[in-house]
Amino acid sequence: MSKPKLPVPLCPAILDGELSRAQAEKLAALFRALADPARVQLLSLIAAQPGAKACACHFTERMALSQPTVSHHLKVLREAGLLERERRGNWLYYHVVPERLAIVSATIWPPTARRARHG
Amino acid sequence: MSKPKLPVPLCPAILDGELSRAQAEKLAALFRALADPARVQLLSLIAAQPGAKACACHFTERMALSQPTVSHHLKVLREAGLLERERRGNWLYYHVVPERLAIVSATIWPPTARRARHG
DNA sequence: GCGCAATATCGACGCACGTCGATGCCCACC
DNA sequence: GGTGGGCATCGACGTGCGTCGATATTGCGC
Repeated sequence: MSKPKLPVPLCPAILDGELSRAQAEKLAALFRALADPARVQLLSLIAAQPGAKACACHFTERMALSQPTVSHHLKVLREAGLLERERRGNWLYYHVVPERLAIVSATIWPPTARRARHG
Repeated sequence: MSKPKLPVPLCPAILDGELSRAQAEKLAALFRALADPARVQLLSLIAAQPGAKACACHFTERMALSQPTVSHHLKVLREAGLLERERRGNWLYYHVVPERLAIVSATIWPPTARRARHG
């Protein structure tokens, strides 16, 4: 009951009509999670690990950021549904949630968007 | 010479390997342009107009924002390459740049990403 | 249960950004 | 060429957020 990670779109695609204020806020919140270079780099770093998982200790040294700062960014990404973590002993392993990224991608440029071109 | 709007990707996809700091900053800058509800709503509003174009005067009343604020958001979207404008007499008509949105979408979730799934 | 190691949380600081009123610029019209 | 309207720019204010050091929490091993 605590894992609402269904791949259900949060709102219509941007180009598929006028978005309500609430829909725009949901979308913007997701974009805001991606609006920091450190977080984008973290995502790519995690995705590049074998098995697409990585323990948090690995990031601090690679990113030239303090441990609290990395922890903060991981939390933001996790709260946006882009990241999940699991405990393995003392370490926490993070992995990307591809369904979530796919949703964001489709909201920006869905397959149905091509028919909406107006030249 | 002043319109570098070629549909060339700005960096590899997020999940296609470790992004450099510079690549992550380019991407984050693009996401930051989309990280405000007003700007997301503006995009959908412009795209929903007939011909996907609209004069700026139309937005101020619809968005409950002052005219300078709307102008500011339009500038941010334009500098991100997501919007372009053309003058028609006294009015400025804005239109979305679909190629730019397609690039952002593909960077988040490219067609090649599906093969990178690790279960 | 005690110490250690990995990570999260807290409080504070500084900067970036959204917002607005006032003002300037550009174009059409007379 | 003077006037009016549409839009951009400027300056200022308040808030949000990235960053860090210090501290708390959690789990492992002895």
